[in-house]
Amino acid sequence: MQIAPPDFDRVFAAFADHTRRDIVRRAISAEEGVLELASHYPMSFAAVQKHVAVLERAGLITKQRIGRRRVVRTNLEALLVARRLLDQYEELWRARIDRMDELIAETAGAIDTVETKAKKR
Amino acid sequence: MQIAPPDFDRVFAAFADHTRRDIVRRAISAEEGVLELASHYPMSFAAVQKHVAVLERAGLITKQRIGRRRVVRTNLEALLVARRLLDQYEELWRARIDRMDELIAETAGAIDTVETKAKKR
DNA sequence: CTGATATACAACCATATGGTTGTATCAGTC
DNA sequence: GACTGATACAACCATATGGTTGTATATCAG
Repeated sequence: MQIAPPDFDRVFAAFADHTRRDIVRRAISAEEGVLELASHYPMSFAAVQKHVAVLERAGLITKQRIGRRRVVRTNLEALLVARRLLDQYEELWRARIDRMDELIAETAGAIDTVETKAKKR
Repeated sequence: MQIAPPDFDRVFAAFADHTRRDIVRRAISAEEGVLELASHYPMSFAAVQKHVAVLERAGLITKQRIGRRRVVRTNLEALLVARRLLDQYEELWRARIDRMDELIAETAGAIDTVETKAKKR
């Protein structure tokens, strides 16, 4: 059994906004509540709060109650999940290059075996 | 001089859709035109074409004219640009952990030096 | 030139997104 | 209990997004 497939749509969508990326960055090291976070951006508190909510839904941050504040911290796991997907693409890329290299090696060994091309469309 | 800052908004937004991620994946290895790509998805050709356009604007894919087709291939560089950003977050994370470790080490060495806490809010 | 193939693009529609203001809740302080 | 600080949430608006259909352009085959 799986623990729910990572919701890439939400994660990447969350990253697709400058303000939200900055919140993620700050929330890695800082110990700020939503109001403190909001003070860094040229928009209303409510707007920032909505961004935080988006990040939370994407699993990229969590909030921890401390006194009357809710301290925002980023969730490394979610970051890694996104990174891993990009890594996979990169692997696919390398694999393709490798295959091409092989092909070239073969072809160099026996140039006439080529029955490639000619597949009319 | 820089070659234009990578547009993270566009790149991550482009990734925030299942169909587009799949197109990126296919376009790594396949040599498909837009119509061929479209055949894999349960939507109109025009819809797929729009997805391809989004990916193209984000720099994630390029199109190369071959005969009457436009073969879609993904652009490794753009993938790496996105991955690098996530890497940076990870580094920030590690740096923070390191700082915390240092702090703990110091504290363990001279427990009384602690004048931490107490910063009332 | 004609016709079929592959692509592009505009117009349109429904829903999502990013911002606003205003009101409600909830935890501490007096 | 009453007041203030920190957060949440609803309603609203403008614009963006993801889909549709329809029309236009460009390339290759006859």
